[in-house]
Amino acid sequence: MKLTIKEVAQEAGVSIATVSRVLNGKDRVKKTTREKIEAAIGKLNFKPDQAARSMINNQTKMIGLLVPQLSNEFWGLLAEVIQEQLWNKGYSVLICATGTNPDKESMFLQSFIERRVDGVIYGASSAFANKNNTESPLQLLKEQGIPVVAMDQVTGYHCVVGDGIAGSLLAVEHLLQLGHTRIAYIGGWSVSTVRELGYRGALLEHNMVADEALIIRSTEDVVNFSQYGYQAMKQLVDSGTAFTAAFCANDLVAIGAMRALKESGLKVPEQIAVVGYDDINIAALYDPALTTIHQPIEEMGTAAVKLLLELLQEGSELSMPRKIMLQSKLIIRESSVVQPSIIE
Amino acid sequence: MKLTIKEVAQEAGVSIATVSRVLNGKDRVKKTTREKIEAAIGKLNFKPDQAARSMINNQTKMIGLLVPQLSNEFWGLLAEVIQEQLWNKGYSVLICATGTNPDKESMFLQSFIERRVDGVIYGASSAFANKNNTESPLQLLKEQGIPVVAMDQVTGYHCVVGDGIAGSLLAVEHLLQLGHTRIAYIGGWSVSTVRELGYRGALLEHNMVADEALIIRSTEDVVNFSQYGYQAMKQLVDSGTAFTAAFCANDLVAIGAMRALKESGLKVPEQIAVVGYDDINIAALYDPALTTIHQPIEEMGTAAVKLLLELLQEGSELSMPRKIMLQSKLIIRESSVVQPSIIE
DNA sequence: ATGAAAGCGCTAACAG
DNA sequence: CTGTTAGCGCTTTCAT
Repeated sequence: MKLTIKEVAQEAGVSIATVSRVLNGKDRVKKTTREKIEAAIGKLNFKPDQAARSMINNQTKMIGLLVPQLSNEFWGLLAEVIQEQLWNKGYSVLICATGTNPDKESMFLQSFIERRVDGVIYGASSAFANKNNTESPLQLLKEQGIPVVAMDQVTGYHCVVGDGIAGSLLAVEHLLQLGHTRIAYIGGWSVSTVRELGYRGALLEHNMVADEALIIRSTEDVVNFSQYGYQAMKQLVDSGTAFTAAFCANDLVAIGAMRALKESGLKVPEQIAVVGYDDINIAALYDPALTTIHQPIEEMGTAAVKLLLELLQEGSELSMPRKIMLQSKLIIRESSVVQPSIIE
Repeated sequence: MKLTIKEVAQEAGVSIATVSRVLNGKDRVKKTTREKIEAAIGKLNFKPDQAARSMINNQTKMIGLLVPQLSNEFWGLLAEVIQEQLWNKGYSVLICATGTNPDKESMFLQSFIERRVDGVIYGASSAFANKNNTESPLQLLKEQGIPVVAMDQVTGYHCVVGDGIAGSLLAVEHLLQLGHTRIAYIGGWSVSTVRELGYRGALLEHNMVADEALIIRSTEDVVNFSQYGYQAMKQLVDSGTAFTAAFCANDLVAIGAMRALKESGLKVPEQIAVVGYDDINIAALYDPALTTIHQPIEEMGTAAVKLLLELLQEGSELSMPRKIMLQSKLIIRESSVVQPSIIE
């Protein structure tokens, strides 16, 4: 037997409109009536159907969240933060993991439209979004007037990003200070381009030019970062090119790279200094603990939610795409600096 | 301007009923009419409103997924698998992370009810669910006739679980085979009880009785596992109790513990062998690579989805709670076995 | 094969 | 203050 506002009305001996009123608390209702109704609601354990509501309000109070993966700590944490924040504002979150598959991404976005989500937070691979901008599925959302906040630079859309250039600058500057001159870079997929630029920039500032032999990049989207880091480092070591430090586009890549270094008998940081990016949990836990650039993931999630909520407020007036850039900071740990041995 | 079936009907010069027919593809429609309508749909880029549909079909094609965290690789991967599988069956997934907070858990479940989800996969801390069974928010779902599949043993509910006893048995048996007799256990929150039982069982089978001084357990729910493992191991080492091996309730705990061991100048595996549980990605990447019990996370997700889908098929006939138990296997890596040195 | 019309559960005027 | 009623966008009889 399905429970509707009707049964509640009957139970309380009033009309459905009055029940609706106490449900929404907007109109005033006589105290005794209200109590009667509240009692009935409690007794029957009634919960109003959101779907019916949204047909009228023209808002579903649902937000779509697209991420490449959930099994990746970075995205997992970001999703967690975003979900929590949105929840606090009365929104439910539809979460989809694309695995950086453009087709899936497209389908998920379609379903967001069918579900009439009020807004979308787009954390997917911007590679796709940027490449064929006109055909980008994000375009669809725009047409429907659904606000979008991207978690990476996407031309023409609001976004929240970490300052990748500045962050990478910090990382490479740190290695430079340490006296390294032969610094490798491992990265290469779309999202990391900006980090590579930071790397190159830091070298330039020191009047050095990047040795292309020290730069390993993947043209394809990478899913298994640690594996990629492992292979890239193997390749680098095998190539025989001399280097004393490596800056990796993210922590997982760095960990894979360190694994490869170990197998090659190279000691971190004594022989090769390694710096990662993101500062995921495992970075501090790894042995050696990883020097990395801390991305303020919580703040990024918070900022994205805040921005989206503002967009929702403003209605569909299409404002100039806003870009919120958050600063990152260098966290120096064991993988880059030779410590005076504590034990021994 | 909102796009509805009405606009499509107008564009195609037919009634809304006919449009609905081609949308659902159930009733037959004359070929030429269908094509006309499909053209109109394509031209206007129309997507039917799911909310309106669900009011009639009495199913939302949405599933609620509750997990303690998303930033934890285990749950992140599980959520990823579940989301993907459900998606393939035409379901959208509402994901919520509870942070093992019972109040939040309760609220999320409430909202699942309001959203009229067709089913729920419950991956939260069963501590709460089991404790006050009568007041368990899961009870609410049951009343509403919403099928639930739990990702851990919850009395009275269908569930999919890894065989924690057998898995732990494997782990401790492995250490025993290696000749260890003083084996510590670090775990203790609700979900890990079963693992502790496996630990005790393995000892019993060898006519050994667990030394309670070697068992570290947290009575509270643990959120930051690696930190917990770190502190627990510190405590154990500081206590001065002799031991040569440690079995940890999960990989993150094991990693925290190894970190503590290192700081105490104890070498893994030479002085202390360590075994974890779950086989999350980082286990193979860590240095030393962690010996652990592999949980078939993908299979668990798949099984949960399959079970839920069956429940959905069967309708609300309340069947005997089914329990699907998946086997785990031992993965031997560097943290338990002293390797003949490769390098040097 | 197609159209008209009756709802699904709820909210929001509009009356009283 | 509260009841009546007209939809929201869609599916589904029931006619035609």
